[in-house]
Amino acid sequence: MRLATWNVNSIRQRQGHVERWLARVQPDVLMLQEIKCQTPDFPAHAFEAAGYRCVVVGQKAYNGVAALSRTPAKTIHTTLPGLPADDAQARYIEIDTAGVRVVGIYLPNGNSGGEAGYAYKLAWMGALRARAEALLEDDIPFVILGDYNVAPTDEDYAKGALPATDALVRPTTRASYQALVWLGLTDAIRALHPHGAIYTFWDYQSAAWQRDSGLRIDHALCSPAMAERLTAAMPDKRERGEEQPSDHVPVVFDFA
DNA sequence: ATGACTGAGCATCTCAGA
Repeated sequence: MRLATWNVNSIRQRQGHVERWLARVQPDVLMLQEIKCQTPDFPAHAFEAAGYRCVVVGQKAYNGVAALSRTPAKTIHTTLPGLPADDAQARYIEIDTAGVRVVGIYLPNGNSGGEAGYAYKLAWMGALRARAEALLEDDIPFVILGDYNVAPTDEDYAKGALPATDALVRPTTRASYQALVWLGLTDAIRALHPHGAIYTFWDYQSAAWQRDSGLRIDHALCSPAMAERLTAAMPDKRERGEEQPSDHVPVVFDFA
């Protein structure tokens, strides 16, 4: 089983990239983030023609997530349980396919909107942890993958790529991420590649790609049963060198 | 010393991204 995640930074700008990538890499499930369109504007027909079912959680201009699946999928949630009922940000999708719960997330960045914006990030992380706890209690095999907007350790971003005060690396952010991992989840990349610079994002500015000034912020956290099945995990850096790329690359995870 | 990115949207600037 091959799962993947990709923050595409507008699906309308990246539809062709995604179509070509699906044909080349053939994932069973691809979780998309930052589709930046309303649900009816998502080019579902193009992906369906390639053999993928689409579950889309869109909103105007910002955010937006989608799940593309080759196997039949049941939609479990389109909002993160535990958030206020009036929360309107499209950042969460949970499907069940081939006996696995696959959760796609676009975790808030936390750098905009002042302290309230950062508080929203922390509240979101708290709700995600509660959701993971519930899935563990029900003994459901799952993988939570997506754009976490967290660089977990200093090894996970290039020197100078971010200030130490950035919401992606603040100690409180990292503590919350660790609290999630310490429920008993496995960071797929670090399980198979414990050390070294492995990035999933390079800023458009300051020639970050050319200088390899990147961040590792797109992750897959696996439940114990899925961690046992994990055989491969790697970002697909090739996509960052394409014409008009997203600032994130796809990250691919294989399970026996 | 200078200039230095991308996308969406009631748009020629602002907000957000990270």
